[in-house]
Amino acid sequence: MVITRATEYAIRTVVFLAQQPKDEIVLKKDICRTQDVTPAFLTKILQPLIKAGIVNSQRGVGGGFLLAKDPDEITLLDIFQAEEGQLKLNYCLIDGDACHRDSYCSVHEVWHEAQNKMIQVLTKYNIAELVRREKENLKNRN
Amino acid sequence: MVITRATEYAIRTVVFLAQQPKDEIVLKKDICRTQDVTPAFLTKILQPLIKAGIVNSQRGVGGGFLLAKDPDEITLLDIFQAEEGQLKLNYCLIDGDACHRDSYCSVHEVWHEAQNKMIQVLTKYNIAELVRREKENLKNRN
DNA sequence: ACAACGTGGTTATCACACGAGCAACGGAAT
DNA sequence: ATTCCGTTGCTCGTGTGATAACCACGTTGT
Repeated sequence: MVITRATEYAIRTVVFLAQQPKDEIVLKKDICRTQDVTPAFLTKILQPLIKAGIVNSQRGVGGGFLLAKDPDEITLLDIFQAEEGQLKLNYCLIDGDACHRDSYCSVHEVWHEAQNKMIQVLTKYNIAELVRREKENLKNRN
Repeated sequence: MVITRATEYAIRTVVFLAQQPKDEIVLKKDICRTQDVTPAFLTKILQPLIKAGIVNSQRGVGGGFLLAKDPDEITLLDIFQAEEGQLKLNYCLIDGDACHRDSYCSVHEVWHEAQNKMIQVLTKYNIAELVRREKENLKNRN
């Protein structure tokens, strides 16, 4: 019952990319240096983000990574699902593969509610908002 | 990001115990038969519930298990925490062991909010309520 | 053209921890 | 002695976190 490191790093990465000037291409090693991830692991983490259309990549000299969408169109849920797939709190919540206790089990409904609440929170915040808040937080520290 | 089978079975077990006449002692094998769990695994699952003061056990002839509290004093969160320990969505949410990005990281706040929402849902429902609902659901099926 | 170089992409592999489950033995109550 | 539960240790499979080798592509200099 805990998110993976991959998801954590993926979020950091996207936030970092959003903090760069728009359309600026960022080197992998720059992401690694600033976000405390190893290049090999980051490579693995970035692929799902690219496949999900959140990040674009560019090969060759001068290549690197950049956001594929506006930061205010990327939610935390998008990143989470890119890395971990559909969010589900219990196996009985997978669509189609309903357990046979489904029709009467009252706990099922509770998992559903808890899961929806989580999804709601993760959808509420987009990356633009998070960047704005982080800036605010850093200002208030000094 | 999914609850363990142990937690699932533990909840089933407590709900089942709550459905029995008050203070009735239930045999392990009867729990197994009705809840689709093997005795060996159930043994493992019951221990945390006993240590958490949710279930009582009685050895010897005529022994078995029964609830240690009123069903309306047992929440889903109690059972969850008995089996899985403190609920946490990310490592950075463990008290005391704060990550160094804590003071400015805006994602941290989001995890906190999501986690609180989940805890809120799991606290809202006690076992008595779930038993009542299940009865209702079964009635409506026919 | 084309070769060299600098990037990311793909795939295989590894150690380790954890989840899920099993079984044997020990201990208490009757 | 019997019938229960309690404790412990084990297996086995899967997923996480991480590394590395090699491949494919773009750019740039000649």
